[in-house]
Amino acid sequence: MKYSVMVEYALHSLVYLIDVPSNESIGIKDLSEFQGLSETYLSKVFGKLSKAGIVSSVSGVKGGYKLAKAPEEISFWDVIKAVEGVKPIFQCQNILKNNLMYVDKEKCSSCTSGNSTCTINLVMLEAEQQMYAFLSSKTISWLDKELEQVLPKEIRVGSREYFKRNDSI
Amino acid sequence: MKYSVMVEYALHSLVYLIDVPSNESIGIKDLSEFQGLSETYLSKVFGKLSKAGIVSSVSGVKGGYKLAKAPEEISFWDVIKAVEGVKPIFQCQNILKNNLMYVDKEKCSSCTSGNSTCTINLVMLEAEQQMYAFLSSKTISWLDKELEQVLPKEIRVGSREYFKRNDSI
DNA sequence: TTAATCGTCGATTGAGTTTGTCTACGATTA
DNA sequence: TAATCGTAGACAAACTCAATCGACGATTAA
Repeated sequence: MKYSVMVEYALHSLVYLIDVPSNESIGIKDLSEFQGLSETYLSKVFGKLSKAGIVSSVSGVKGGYKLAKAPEEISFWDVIKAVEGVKPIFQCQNILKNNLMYVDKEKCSSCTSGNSTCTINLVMLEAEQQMYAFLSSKTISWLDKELEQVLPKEIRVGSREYFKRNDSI
Repeated sequence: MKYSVMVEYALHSLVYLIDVPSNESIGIKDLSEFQGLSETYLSKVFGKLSKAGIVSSVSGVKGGYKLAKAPEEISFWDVIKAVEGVKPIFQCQNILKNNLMYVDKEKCSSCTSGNSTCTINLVMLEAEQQMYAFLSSKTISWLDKELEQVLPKEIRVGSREYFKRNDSI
């Protein structure tokens, strides 16, 4: 029961994309180098973010990624969904398939009564949604503002400086 | 991001332990046979439940398990905690350890500002707790009452009958 | 007292997933 | 035309999960 590191990579990387103007982008190489991550692996993460419409890519030399939506429209949950997929947290495997008493029903007794699904399963799903609701309420732009307050100014300025491309050379 | 089947096995099995009088118990063999589960694996699950003080064991012939607490005092979350351990859902691996700008700090810039921990991490932890809060509010006795309403009577009666040991022979 | 039953523990194995690398490819720019 | 960049897929190593096996100690029935 753990989120993959992809989620971490994605969330951290997106922070650096927030201020990027729509006519610019940041390359995977810079992003991975700055954070000390595997370049090829991070590129896979961004492939998923791109497919999900969270970032858009610019190919070719000086290409890279930028946000495809306003930061207010990207929630933590969106990112997780994009990167991890949408498999439910708990899935009753119908363990009682072989239940001695109810073989013929091919379903576990506590998992199906009429049309309703497993009570245990329902509880888990509801719990899951409590988490999702919260994660959907936190957006990237919220994160940006939060970091602005919490982090020393020079750190944020510094990272912005790092990703600024010297188009003039 | 998924709970292990152990959680499912545990939750389902505990249902059958609810009505067991304190001077009786149900053996792993019966429990696994009835549900069509691996006996040895289920015994591991109960080992964990036992260590966590959720069930207590009776060893020797005609031994088995019974609830160690009142069903009102056993929540879904207690069971999950017992079976899965208490590892956090998301753990910032300090990916920016090698961060170009802040190598000397040995911590990721967005992960530590003063004494506070990573903002991203905090969000994930809070999300996690939303789920836990819900799961802590659902107890085994609640599940019992719920199943009483939702399941056909003969199913519950039948399973109780199955686990009733004929001490008289 | 002996044999069968039952919980406990640890080692091991196999499957599946996660993390990560490598390579080839197409688009873009200088 | 060559270097840079995203894209895609094959592949490999590491790790986790599910499950099995065997040895052990406790208990009960014969």
